[in-house]
Amino acid sequence: MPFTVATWNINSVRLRLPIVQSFLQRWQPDVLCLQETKCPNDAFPMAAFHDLGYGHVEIHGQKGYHGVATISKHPLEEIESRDFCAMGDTRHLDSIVRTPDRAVRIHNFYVPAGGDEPDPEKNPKFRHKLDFLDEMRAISADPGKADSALLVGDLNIAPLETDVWSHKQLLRVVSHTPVETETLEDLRTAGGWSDLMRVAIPPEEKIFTWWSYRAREWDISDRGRRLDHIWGSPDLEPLLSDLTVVREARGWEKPSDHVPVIAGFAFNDAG
DNA sequence: ATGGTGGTCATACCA
Repeated sequence: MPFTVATWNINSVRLRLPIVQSFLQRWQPDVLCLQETKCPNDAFPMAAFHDLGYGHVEIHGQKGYHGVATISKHPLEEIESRDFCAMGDTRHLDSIVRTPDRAVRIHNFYVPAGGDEPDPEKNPKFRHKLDFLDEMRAISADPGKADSALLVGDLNIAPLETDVWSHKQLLRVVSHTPVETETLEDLRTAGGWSDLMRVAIPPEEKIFTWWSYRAREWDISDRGRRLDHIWGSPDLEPLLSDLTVVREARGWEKPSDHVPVIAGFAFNDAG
């Protein structure tokens, strides 16, 4: 049995609890990292996760916006969250997952979307996104007391040409502008992170994890972007055994605009 | 150039 980690921007964990439950029943990941829970901590549907065998749930939420949660079958240790840009936003949760075979540090991230206008002079939200990325440079692939490290979540940037439906048409659209894609790739490589989705699926192949609510017939027009990511410390590259984008989730009842991404690792085979 | 759809919390704001 591989060790599996899923990441999913759920866009309200309370509204979408039914599809989260069926996802967990069907896929049974060891760890599920949620973003945009939009749920204060005292209103989080904790019991629903305990009932499904996820006894270790760490939440970092606020009223109305943002919010991240790390939901695990295995114990979570050294729980921390960082306040990026001193905004008080709940966008990061760091913990160590202790599996029988290996301890893995997991950074769960929800990077600011950045608004519509890709000019930091005119648009404070875009300025904030760039500042947030600058602070993300402090998060390296060093696992600390753990054996390995992962960084997962909604990074709100599609770095490669094949991470969007049309590179040319999105060059001036927030999420795919050169300043964002170059900054993200630079901080990823400088931090020692490996883009595990692209280790599993060659860069020539298009991958999307998000389709706008505003586009009708999302499946037929397929104007998606890869905004959700799974990065790992280099030691995890040879252990990566599976990478699944659960595209069908975009068609579920009352869907999120993002779909889950799941990575599997062969920890047992390593010894 | 514009508006298209959703979520939160009750009005605009955010994605």
